[in-house]
Amino acid sequence: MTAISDGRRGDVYASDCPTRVVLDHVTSRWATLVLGMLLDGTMRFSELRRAIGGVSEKMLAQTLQALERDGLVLREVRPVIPPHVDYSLTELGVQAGEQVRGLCRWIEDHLPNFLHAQGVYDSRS
Amino acid sequence: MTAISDGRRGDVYASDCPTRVVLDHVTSRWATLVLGMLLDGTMRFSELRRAIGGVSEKMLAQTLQALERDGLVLREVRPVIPPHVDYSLTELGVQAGEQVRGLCRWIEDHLPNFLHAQGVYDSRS
DNA sequence: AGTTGAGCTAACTTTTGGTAAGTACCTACC
DNA sequence: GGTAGGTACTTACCAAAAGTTAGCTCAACT
Repeated sequence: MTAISDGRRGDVYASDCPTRVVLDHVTSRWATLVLGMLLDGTMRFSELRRAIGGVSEKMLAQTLQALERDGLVLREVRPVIPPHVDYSLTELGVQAGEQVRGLCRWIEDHLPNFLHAQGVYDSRS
Repeated sequence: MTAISDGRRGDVYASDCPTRVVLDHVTSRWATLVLGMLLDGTMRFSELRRAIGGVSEKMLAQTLQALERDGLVLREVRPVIPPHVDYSLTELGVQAGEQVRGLCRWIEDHLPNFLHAQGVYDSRS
């Protein structure tokens, strides 16, 4: 089949398939961390900002917008002053979050392996 | 604990933890596709290039080098003419590949959901 | 009155990614 | 025998994306 989005299944190996866009969003640097973090419950914008080391406000806002558009994150504004915005995962987002958190945990668990491999590689070149 | 790489576990939520580098490599646009593809067996450079729609030679080479350095991909050169280079997954690479392929498959299976969510979002803005 | 905090957005800079070409060697074709 | 094509890259260049900085509004706190 071709990579047409006719309501059937996608193919990430086809360059023109819309799954590529979603894959890029979900696997983007900050999205993996956001999805993993929101798995533990609803959070506010600045809570997320503090929890995820190194994100700028711009990138966090951008990431959250992309995830919201893809239907993974729910954004709820409380029209109070000062502004209060809650972010949580949708049903779809929970599924995505579990996958990426699994990956993150696996990487964390195998850090020594990576460090060792990098050392060996670098000493050869 | 801090994000020091003293041989223990990492923390992807700390900006200075070396797991961040590995996470970035594994979740980079082309690495997810390379890892998923090599799960089916050893492949040559240009086989990969043809199998993964849209990769440039530069990016494929760069991606493979990063994955090799992290100990996920094994590169074997056969000193013949014309050049012949085989790429395969290490034991570590197989584990990573299974995780990212799971993610890819999940995205492919839920494409209609994403397309629908995007449509709803765009019609509101 | 000045600072802080919330949640952004716009302007600007740096980094990354993509395109195109070059390299070295051999094979097959016309 | 000159040309085209295949293999596995590397290098130079440019556009697109990511990242940094500053600014914004409104209110509370000092």
